[in-house]
Amino acid sequence: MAISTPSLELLETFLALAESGSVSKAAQILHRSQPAISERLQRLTELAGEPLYYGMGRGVRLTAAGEAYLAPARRLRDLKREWSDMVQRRRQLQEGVLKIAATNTVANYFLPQYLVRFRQDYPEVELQLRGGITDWSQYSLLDWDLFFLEEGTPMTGLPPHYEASPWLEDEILAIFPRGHAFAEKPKLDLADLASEPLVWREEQSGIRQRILQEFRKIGIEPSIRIEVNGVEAMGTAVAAGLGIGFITSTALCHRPDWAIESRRVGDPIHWTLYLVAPKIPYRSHTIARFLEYLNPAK
Amino acid sequence: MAISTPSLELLETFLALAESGSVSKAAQILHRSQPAISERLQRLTELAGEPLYYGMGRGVRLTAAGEAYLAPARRLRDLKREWSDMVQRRRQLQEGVLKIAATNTVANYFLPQYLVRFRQDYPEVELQLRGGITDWSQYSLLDWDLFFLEEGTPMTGLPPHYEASPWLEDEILAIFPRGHAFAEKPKLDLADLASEPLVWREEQSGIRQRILQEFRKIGIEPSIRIEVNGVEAMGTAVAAGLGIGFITSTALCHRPDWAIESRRVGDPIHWTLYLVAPKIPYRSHTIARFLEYLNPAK
DNA sequence: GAGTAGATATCGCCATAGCTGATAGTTTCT
DNA sequence: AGAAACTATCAGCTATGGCGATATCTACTC
Repeated sequence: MAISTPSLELLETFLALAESGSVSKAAQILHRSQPAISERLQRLTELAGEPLYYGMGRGVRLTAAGEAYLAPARRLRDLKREWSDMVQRRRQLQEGVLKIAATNTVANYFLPQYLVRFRQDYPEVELQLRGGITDWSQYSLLDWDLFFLEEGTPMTGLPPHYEASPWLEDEILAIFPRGHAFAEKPKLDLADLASEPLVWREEQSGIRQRILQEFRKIGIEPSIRIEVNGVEAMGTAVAAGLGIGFITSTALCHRPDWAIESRRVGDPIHWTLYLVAPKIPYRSHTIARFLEYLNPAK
Repeated sequence: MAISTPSLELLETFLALAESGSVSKAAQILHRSQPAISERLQRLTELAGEPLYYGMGRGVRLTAAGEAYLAPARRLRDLKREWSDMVQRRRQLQEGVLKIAATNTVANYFLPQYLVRFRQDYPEVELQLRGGITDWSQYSLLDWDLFFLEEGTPMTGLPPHYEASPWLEDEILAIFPRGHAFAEKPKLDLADLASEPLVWREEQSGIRQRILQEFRKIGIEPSIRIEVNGVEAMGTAVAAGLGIGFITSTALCHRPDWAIESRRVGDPIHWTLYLVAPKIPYRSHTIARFLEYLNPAK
């Protein structure tokens, strides 16, 4: 004989009966009519196979069987409340996880200000920031809530429910050591730079790809002689006089200490950072809220 | 914003999805059509307020939110199973309580054989036998599953969902010391006894009331000079020669060691023991089964 | 004891939640 | 690019469960 379990509603009804001591009062508590509750309790009795209470003219009283079922019923109710609490906490962002993946450049120079403000408002949300990603193909993109693509990086293979949108537009500046002859000029041309020794970022760098693309526009294929890893290395290399480098203006603002100067290049060279996030219907509360912080305008 | 909790069915659906990895498979597991499950999951998502999974062409995958809800959902399922198990155990009498109240006479001489057999078959049921009840009015009858009334005891004030039915019919015998002149007679008349010294049981005794009733039938109101408490005292008092006593034949059979003899009295005098139990729709599994043991014929 | 107030069970009706089958719209694999 | 696998949506229907009215019962009171 199969035993079908009563619904939570049935158990709530039973508890209301047990705690109020009468079917009518239980009906009031649950905002139902008395016959409705009466019927529910009959259903419950049916499921238990034995009577759980008996009427006494004034109210009802639980049988031994009823008393026995009281404890598990209460535990089920408690667990149900636990669920509600969890929904509540997640809605109010008192609980949750936010997993972000980014390159070192983005993680170090673009994101921190947003993360700090978000964390102040929602300290309970667990922030997982993974920087230093160079090759997206090595990661399962589905493991991340948010990630960033630099212009010049291929955008193929995105999971279908994610979408990429331009997030920040920045300018790429040329940097050179203090005292370099370029300091005389208000702005530089790409053609000027082609004859100079150039310091390049690593191959996966969006900046590098973007600059190469500009060179190709004017028919130049520069040779890569000096290659450094990351923004830091770029700064020190250029300051040391290894050559001319390229850097986003945002990153540069963070390091006024470097002994370098910067100038605009070309038209100038704009560079866009793309934000990849789940499409709207797929966003958790956490993601949705954090995106508001990232795009206060929208 | 009110948070309504999903039903257990919804949670089972969610778990089936999580554990099978696809809506269709979950539908198979739950023996429902695929659209039904799809709709259930949408309802669940609605309740959570954020997506719990996303489709990927082949099956679905849980979001971080989905993973977070997995644990409480599992706990709820476990508790649900616990309930089912409890129903099962109670049905099979692997769990339960049976509370019986009786007079000493019934508890000591009539019930033990039934209790022993029941206990052998259902050792898990907790038997609570309360003997020595003399005055029912002092107890809340509702606290007992079963109790016994001796003929001659008033049956008023029974809770309405209980019913009394004749359980055992026994004969009341007169007892006297070995060597008494009554030993000559094959049977005795009440009138013979009226002139003898009589040993009486305590006032609440059903036997005493029954005998008095018989005396009154023939117009005799015997005086109560010797009163003893309980069957044991009756046996020893009569053996010692204090007078003629009355005892049920069943009780007598248990004490062949007493130095007494017995004879039928009157027509003879029958005495009925009534069993009081909840009416059929109010019987727990335990009560119902034990009654089968008490009335193997019926 | 009879009457009455208070409480529960039953009945008929009705709304609607939820299931089914068909179909359209995706994504993945070959 | 085509086929297979899967999910979402839609229209229609069934039947569960709620409501109001009423019957029935118990307990209290005069």
